[in-house]
Amino acid sequence: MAGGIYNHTEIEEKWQQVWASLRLFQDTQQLKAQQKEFLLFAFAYPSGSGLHVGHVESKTALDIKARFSRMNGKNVYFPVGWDAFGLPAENYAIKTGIHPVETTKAAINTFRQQIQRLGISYDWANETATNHPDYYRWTQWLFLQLYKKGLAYQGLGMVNWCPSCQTVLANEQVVNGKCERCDSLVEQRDLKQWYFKITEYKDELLTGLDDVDWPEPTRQQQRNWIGKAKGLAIDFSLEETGQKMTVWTKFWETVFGVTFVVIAPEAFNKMNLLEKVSVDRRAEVEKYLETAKHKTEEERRIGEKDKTGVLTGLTVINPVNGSKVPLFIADYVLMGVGTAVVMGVPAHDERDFAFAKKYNLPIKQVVTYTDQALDQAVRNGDQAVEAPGLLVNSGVFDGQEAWGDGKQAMADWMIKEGFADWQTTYKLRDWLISRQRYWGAPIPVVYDPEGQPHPVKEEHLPWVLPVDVDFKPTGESPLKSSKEFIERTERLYGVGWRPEFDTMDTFVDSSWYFLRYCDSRNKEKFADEQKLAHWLPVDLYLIGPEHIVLHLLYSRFFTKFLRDEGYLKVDEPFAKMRHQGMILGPDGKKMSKSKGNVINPDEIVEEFGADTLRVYEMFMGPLETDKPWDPRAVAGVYRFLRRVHGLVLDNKQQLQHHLDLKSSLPLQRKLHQTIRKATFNIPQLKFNTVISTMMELTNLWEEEKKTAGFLSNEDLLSFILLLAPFAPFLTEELYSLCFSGQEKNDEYRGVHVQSWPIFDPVLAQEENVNFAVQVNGKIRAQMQVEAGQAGEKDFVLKKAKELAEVKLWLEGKAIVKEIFVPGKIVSFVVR
RNA sequence: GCCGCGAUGGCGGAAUUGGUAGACGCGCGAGACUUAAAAUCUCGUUCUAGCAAUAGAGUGUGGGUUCGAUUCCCACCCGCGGCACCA
Repeated sequence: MAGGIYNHTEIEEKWQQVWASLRLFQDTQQLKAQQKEFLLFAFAYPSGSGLHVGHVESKTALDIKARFSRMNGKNVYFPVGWDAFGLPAENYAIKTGIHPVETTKAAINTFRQQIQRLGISYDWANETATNHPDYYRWTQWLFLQLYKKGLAYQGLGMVNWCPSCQTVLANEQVVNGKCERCDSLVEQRDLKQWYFKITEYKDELLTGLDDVDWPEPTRQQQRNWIGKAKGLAIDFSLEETGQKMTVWTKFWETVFGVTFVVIAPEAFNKMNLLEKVSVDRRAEVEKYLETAKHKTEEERRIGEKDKTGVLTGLTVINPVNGSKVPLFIADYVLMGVGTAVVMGVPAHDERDFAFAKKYNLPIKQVVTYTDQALDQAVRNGDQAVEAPGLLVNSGVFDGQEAWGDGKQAMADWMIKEGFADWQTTYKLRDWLISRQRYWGAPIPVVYDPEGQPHPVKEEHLPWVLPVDVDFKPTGESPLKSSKEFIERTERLYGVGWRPEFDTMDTFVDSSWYFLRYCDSRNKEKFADEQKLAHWLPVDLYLIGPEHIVLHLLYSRFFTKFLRDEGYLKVDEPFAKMRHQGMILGPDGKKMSKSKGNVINPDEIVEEFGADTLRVYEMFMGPLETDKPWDPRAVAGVYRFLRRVHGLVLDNKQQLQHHLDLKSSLPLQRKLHQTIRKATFNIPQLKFNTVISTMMELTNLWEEEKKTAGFLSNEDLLSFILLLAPFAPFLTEELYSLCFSGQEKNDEYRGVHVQSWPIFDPVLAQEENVNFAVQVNGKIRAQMQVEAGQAGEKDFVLKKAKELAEVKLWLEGKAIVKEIFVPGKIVSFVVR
């Protein structure tokens, strides 16, 4: 072959070194006049097992975007960093005794090498890691700012406790009553913990979703998580004391059907109602309250079908009709939803029905249904029905539509009468950030000898994580074992003072990193205001769907808070977001060591090179879908790159022999079509179709070559530039061989700082346009029309009718309708 | 149960968003080169019938709108993800 063989290893190792010594695309944080583009990849946890093929997909996708944007003259910032605190390193330390500082460092080094080997054009000069004191001093600073504004507070309450991880978990980290990380059953414990008051921003966290370019399902999921629901708070009253007993409901039109009222155990305690319970019932009520308190999440879940509760003996008065109904305590009523008091309407609510059956309570129908059998079932108390119907047994509202007009009328009436008002409830809870773990940022709080908390002074930041710590889990925070930590606290704050021994949830670290990226080496501030104003918001955030709820919500909360503090000018941190799918094993299942279907990117790089790995992963399918790995298709991509290598070098040789070589017309046309496709599809992250078009081009090139058809010097350059973002090593090699822009001691002039080629719409146009001719909706013929005449309706229709195949179908029929779509189709409707 | 997503050849996927379904790649079949194999190259490859031209069917299922539907509407089936005693 003309240009020798494609030695990917040699080429890639060579250029990796050249780029590194040139410091290509490093130190790119400076403000420039050009349009900025801030590209962000989800903060990665540097796990001990190294880079995964899934990482390669999203990093490559953003890298292509970064390179494309640079070639189009944008000032691109593409930083990298590590979400380096966290449980795996600590658990490993417990097992092996090796300090997390060591393992984390080693893991980061591995990741860095692997990523550099892939040719990802990250700005390593601004690399950050959350476990560095330079980083976490600002995590702690953020805590202090929240504390000052009362948005970081200490609360006593029931918390989720994982007995295996020996730590508290956020509600979000409990999955099906089990620990997200280790699958142990989660228990409830009463502990004093630090919270961030994210609920302060609940409404804005909701409305802000309207202003961002995110996938709609993601926004919907955030909305669901915040869980805003409008309902009516109706003031029932306690007969014994006259106290208000406000219930909350979305189905207030059934209020005439109330036969009992249920209160959550916690709400019952809060109202101090135990003393009002008669002596003979008190023991039983107390016992119920006590067991409810210690139920685990799992027990509550199992209890779903079997609703437990206890009769208080107290009586509640329904304001709409003065009827007196019993008050129950039951843990199926959740604290924090509405008023934590529920009206029991067993005829029209499944849960109330189950409860009424169990405790033998009356069932009162207040909605009738046209379906006779259904209506009978409700009347007999055999079934609860939650469906639209007509109101009955509801005083003046009888005959009005439940779920319709009657609903509105009833609300208006109750509000006017003064015993009800609108009340909105949210699912979103404050964010519990205390963790009884070692490998995290210490919470910057100290306690005076009386046990009162005080913030650590800002001049004492970073409030350094002590090193003399025993990791062994004891159920208490590992930091308690550090002598240095306590001595430091006493030295700085006085004898008898103690530090907070808990560390922060690692979500705190990883939910503001994009802000630090804007000015990652700043010693005075978390970031300079000017730089923040310049780089924010993030222009494109590529993130896995697993981070949709928590990380995004927290990041948005911090952004809004810091904006209110005057540090930021943006309301939303991530202007545009897209998700990458998962790369599955060749068996179509999620990759896992136990299934033995894990593909190691290092092996692919070794065998086929980083360019092949990159192009293959981009070629697999749409970025956002899950895609199985196909080992054989990798080889197909390798063949493509090898063919490119051969074609370009062959073409170069032709150019040397024929200095004024012009491109063959079909090849030139295809080239311009390819530029057009790439120019439009790369910004949309539709890489798979761009690659297939480039493959079509090389197929044609191969074909043209047989008849001495080649690309001109200029067109050959365009082709190499097109491929450059996808296969940076190979294209750099080809560029240097064909266009040798490399001169020693000179500025870098390689392929990656060239301008993106511009397509010529005239050159991209086909000579002839193909029309399909339909008769009664079926294609009966194909027809070529010169491009210039493809828009002329009469001409094209006439020509179509003259076709022999068409005549056959039109013969003896009357044409009822003629449809003409320029450049596409001609359609006759005949009878 | 609720919310969301998806379904196209043997496989991964294309289809300018109502205009020629199956681009590109993989696999498979046949052939060339070779002592042979690998590699490479050429041709073919949705299904059915036919030597063929061609005809018919076809984008999860059943209906609908339209000259024309993978695309829009209605009802369902299956798979995946999230939430779930939320009143």
